[in-house]
Amino acid sequence: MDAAEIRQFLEGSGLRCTPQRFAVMAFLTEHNRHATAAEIFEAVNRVDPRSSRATTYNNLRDLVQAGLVREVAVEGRGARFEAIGVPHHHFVCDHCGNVEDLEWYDVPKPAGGSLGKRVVRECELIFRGLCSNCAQRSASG
Amino acid sequence: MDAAEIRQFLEGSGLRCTPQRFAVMAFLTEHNRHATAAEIFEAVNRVDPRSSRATTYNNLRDLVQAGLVREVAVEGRGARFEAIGVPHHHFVCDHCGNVEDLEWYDVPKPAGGSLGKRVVRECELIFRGLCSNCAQRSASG
DNA sequence: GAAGTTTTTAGACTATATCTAATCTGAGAT
DNA sequence: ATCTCAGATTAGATATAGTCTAAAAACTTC
Ligand SMILES: [Mn+2]
Ligand SMILES: [Mn+2]
Ligand SMILES: [Zn+2]
Ligand SMILES: [Zn+2]
Repeated sequence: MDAAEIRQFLEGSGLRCTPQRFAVMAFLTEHNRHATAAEIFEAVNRVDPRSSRATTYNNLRDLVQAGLVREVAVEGRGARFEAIGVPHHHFVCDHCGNVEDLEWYDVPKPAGGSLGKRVVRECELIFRGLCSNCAQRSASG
Repeated sequence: MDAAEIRQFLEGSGLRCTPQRFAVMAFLTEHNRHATAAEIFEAVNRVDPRSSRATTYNNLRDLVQAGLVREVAVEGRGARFEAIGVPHHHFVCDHCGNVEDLEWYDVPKPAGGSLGKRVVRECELIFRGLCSNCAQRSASG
């Protein structure tokens, strides 16, 4: 995604394309690695213009509300964010904590009736275990 | 699960059955509601013996390591815990944040090859949307 | 370019979790 | 029964994550 597209995305969602907001969105589209707010704050502050911590949090909140960014549900201390792109599932490594993308495939919904009156908007599938690196290391260790 | 069973579970996992640790485990087995550490701390301190905050966190960590308790992956501030019982999936309400259990059913694994060298230990399926209460309220509102 | 709105900012504040070092407890050894 | 000592608990300090405030800056509209 290039700069013009990011600008269009933001303005199409009713958000001004400020340099700070653009920087957050650009970082998330360039680096698909489920970054924490702290990592994003640090990354956007390595380039001008700088962004305060509050603004980084504010912009992440705005981008999530606008549906351009998703907060990934993982246990642990800091929330993690990713730009919404193609649908996919997640793999979380027990050992190193890395969150990796898995190719999307359809997941069966719960059997009729067991949902009751609930209204489903989306589903998220998370696998846990050892990532490639950690699996190899523990096999050879 | 009664007191004797909890004691057996703890000792079978190499954990002493201290009053504080027992109280955490008993609360989680009695109340299946994905409690935060703060809620657990408060609950075990409504009955004797009392437990410090550090001990509540220590015991939750020990119980998770021993495989008797699971930290549920949800976005938001505080980690949530549940006693490991029968397998199930989760439903998280967009509006009120409640985490509810859904009946278990098998989820297809990723297609061969797309996992690479990763080793899968478990999978978790999370649905999001409106819970029964919030769905009714928003329909009639 | 004046007026009004949104955004940014530094730093205070709140919430959540971990660490530290002293003390206590209890199960096995004697 | 008493000793012993690893394991457990404690209060409080510290660390980390996130939110709030009030003032200034940036932008939009007139
Ligand atoms: Mn992802
Ligand atoms: Mn559950
Ligand atoms: Zn790993
Ligand atoms: Zn609800």
